[in-house]
Amino acid sequence: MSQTKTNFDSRREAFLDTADELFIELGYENTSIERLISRLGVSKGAFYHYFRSKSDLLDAAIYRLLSRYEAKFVEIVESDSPATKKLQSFVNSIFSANTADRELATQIGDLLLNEANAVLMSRHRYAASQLFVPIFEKIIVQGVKEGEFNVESPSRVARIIWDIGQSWDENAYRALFMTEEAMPELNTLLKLNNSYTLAIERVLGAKEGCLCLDSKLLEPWIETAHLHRARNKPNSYAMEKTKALS
Amino acid sequence: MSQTKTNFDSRREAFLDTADELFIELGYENTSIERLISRLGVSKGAFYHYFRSKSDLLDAAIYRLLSRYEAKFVEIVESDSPATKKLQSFVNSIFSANTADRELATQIGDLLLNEANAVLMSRHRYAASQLFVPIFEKIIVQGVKEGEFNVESPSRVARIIWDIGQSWDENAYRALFMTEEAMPELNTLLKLNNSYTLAIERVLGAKEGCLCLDSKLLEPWIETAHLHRARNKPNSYAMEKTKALS
DNA sequence: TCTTTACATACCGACGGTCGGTATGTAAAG
DNA sequence: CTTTACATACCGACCGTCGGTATGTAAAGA
Repeated sequence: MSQTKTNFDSRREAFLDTADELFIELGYENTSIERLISRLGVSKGAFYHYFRSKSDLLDAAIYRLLSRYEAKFVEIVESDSPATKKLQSFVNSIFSANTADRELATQIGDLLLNEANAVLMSRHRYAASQLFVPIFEKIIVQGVKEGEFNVESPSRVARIIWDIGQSWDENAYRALFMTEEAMPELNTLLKLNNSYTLAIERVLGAKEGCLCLDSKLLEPWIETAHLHRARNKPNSYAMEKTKALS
Repeated sequence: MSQTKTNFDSRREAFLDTADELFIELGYENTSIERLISRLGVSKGAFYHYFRSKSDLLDAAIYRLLSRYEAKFVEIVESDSPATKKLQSFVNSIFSANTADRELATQIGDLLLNEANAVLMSRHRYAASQLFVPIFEKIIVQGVKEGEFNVESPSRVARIIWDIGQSWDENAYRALFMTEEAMPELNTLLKLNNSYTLAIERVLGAKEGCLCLDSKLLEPWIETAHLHRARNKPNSYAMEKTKALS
């Protein structure tokens, strides 16, 4: 029983691994079931044995992706630090990534900004907020108790801060990797981050500068961005979009 | 020449009118060209005479939608009022809608939150921000000159404020119209709006309360929401999503 | 001035190919 | 003898293409 269950799960993982590859390469919409199974060398029946639909595959992929991050964030929240420190850790943990993680992050970024992943993105946004906003709320409640934050509704502010964070992500990614933007410079990125940290501090009613970022963490991202730009063709979706409303 | 051009445009408008209907009824992805042309009583050739692709139709529909709003917002920005007043007008103009406009807004809301419109939504978000962020920036620059706002980078803050506004929209819509949420009460909506106006004031470095909202404008929305909920079936997309990560 | 030629516009409907999904197997494992 | 783990064949919906036609309309020639 548990043996078969394990086998079942590991076969599913194999599908998910290949799906991740293809979603990054082609985008969710452009990834056909046929292509997926042909890369795996299995039949359509096999796929529909493990997944009820293409949409089910997407949900599983998103769930797996989010699970990987959840543990890390819960760990920060349940640690024994002041709220401001937790917030700092949270933000820094996003920027402090080794080379491999940065590669992965650029891929996920590509994935989220590719129009062929609009459905993926929408589900991911929703699921991520469901998962992380309550975690954020805990930090805020703690910060208010400690007298560092000043908000009247932690839950609503958590939502707002989270959405500011989404905006931050998106704009940092655009500045770094979108080929229409000018080649990214450290200074640009620093200013962008300062704007966002300041905004978040203000919304939290926290002391200015309390959410300080280690600026040394940004330098490797510039490198990664230059590599990424050299390697990739212009993002055809973005090109198309800028033309769309001409 | 100009005659034929006019005819061409008016024929296109007819396609767009029907497309709007169908996008609201079924969603973009579920609207097939066949269905569109059968409702219009024309052939496929006719459609592809006026539009290069289904995607082209979507762009045209979005462009038309945004154009309708642009004029109104430009008018506010170019009026002769202090920046805080302009911001108030901007926000109030969204909430002060007559019955028909509220109907339209709920439809657009349905449209934006329906997964079958994920691509539509992603393009709409992008195009809207391209259009409106620069307008917002002007207000902020003015507010800084008038000593009412305190920001170091109007352009970046404009982007942040705009994204907070997107978050506001989405959450207000959810509170009002998503059937999983509790039946909307005036007080809930008031609190939500206060949280967002406060957040925006803080990010702008403006005086607390300067972005005051006319709370009387909210009451009709509650009514519209109750009507909408009575009329519509549960939003199947949202239901699906909540199950997705069970 | 009248007609013919040449080309543009507006539209028709059949068809190809792709894709998500289903129905029906079947061989091995338990 | 049933359940699991696949394989194969097929369906229907869909987008976009293509060869065609009907209706102009503007310029060239008689």
